[in-house]
Amino acid sequence: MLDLAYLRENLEEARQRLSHRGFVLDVETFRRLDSERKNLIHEGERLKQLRNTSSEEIARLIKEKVDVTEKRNEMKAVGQRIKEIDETLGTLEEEIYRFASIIPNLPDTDVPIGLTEDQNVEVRRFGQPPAFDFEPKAHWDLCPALGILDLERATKITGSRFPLLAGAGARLERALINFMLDVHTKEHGYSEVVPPFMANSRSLFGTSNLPKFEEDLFKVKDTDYYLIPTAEVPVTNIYRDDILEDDRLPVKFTACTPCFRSEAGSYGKDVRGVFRQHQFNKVELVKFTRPEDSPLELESLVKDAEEVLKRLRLPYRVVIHATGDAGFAAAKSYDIEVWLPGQNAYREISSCSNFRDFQARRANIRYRPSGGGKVRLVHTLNGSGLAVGRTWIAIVENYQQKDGTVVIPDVLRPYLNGMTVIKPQKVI
RNA sequence: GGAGGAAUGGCCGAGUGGUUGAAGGCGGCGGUCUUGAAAACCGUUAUGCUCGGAAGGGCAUCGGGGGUUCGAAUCCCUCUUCCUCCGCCA
Repeated sequence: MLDLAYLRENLEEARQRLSHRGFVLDVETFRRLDSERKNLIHEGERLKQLRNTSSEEIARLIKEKVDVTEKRNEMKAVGQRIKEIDETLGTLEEEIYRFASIIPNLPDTDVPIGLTEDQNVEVRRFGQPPAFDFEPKAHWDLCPALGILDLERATKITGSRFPLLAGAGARLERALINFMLDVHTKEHGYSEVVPPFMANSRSLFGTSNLPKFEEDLFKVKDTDYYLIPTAEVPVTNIYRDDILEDDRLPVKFTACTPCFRSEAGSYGKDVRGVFRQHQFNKVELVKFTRPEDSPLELESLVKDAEEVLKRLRLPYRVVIHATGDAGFAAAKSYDIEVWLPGQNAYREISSCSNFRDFQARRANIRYRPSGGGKVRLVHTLNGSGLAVGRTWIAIVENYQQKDGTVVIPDVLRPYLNGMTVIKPQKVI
């Protein structure tokens, strides 16, 4: 959420910057709500001051044994009026909060301006797409023959877009998780957590998945619980309503969790294989930083995620989101796109964002600057490091052989008991 | 699931209707002392909103919400969380 004080004083600038991402800020409504609010506050505070001074006076008069009946009745009416004003004000502030909570974050000034993903800008590339002396297959053709993926049975168990990995496929998934977590915890300084896989609406509001994106979530019936769409939600909310000590910053967490997304509105997109699923595993990186540190922390976060792909020797590129393609809460974000031979394209495998104080304000996450300054909002950042299911696809497709087997990348072999190649197998 | 108890500032902890935004302690910050440090001593130290150019005012906040009252940290109702005991399950 944006700072309402900033909005009040820089309404035109905010309107302008938000227009770069295709958001039309209703300046008139905001001005009207804001001035109504001010009027009510002034009137209410005037009456409360009257009530406070009169109460003191009544206490004094009682001591002096003076009759206060009239004064009391007078104040009773004032009290009634205060109650009415407070109720109206409460309703109005809710309205303002609702209004503000669906305004997206301001894009950073160094983000390329553009409304569509065509205007995203590639910033760097690693590796070359592998040259095959045969026609490489997509994973949905390759994997059933290997017996490591069974989508028909997954659909039977649940429905479409759920994964069922088997044998070496299942072990590859687990190896990837352990490999990624080891890199981030042992080498990149992240602490590992295992958070709840369901979160309440307050938490989802904090990361701004609610109220605007409820249709993307699975909700547990008759509860206030949602299946998490990413570990970002529970991990960011670890510090909701907390005040962190300065010397603890930056705090860096990593967590592997299943992610559940309803993918409403994506029908007809990526329908084959396991690229877009209702459930997938993801290793997430989350940082809480001082405001002045967040731009550089975003750069290092992206590098931390890239390192996983480098070690797996998977070709990728890094793309910066244009203003209009960045997520609702992001001020700036990079995607990492891995090369998928089966699609002959670079596809998203990680998204890394700086939210600045946008989530921190919603979730009320603050820190106390050393040297005794005022409590300030932290900046939050996060990124995938990486989406495990998509990494799984990338390995299978990039490391496939002419005979349909898949070579295991060197760095993963210790995690697979020395396995070097995935051969056809039947475990289901 | 049943029965009790508790929730106060960054932390600990007083406080049962009228200068209590809140004693005291710890911690933090500034200072005195010291070659330096520690100790000791002195001072200072919440957040949000609002008025103001500023100085400085005002309002709200003692887990959340509601109620009683001229007036609530304090009384009542309710919700949440935590603790103890019993039961159940792993």
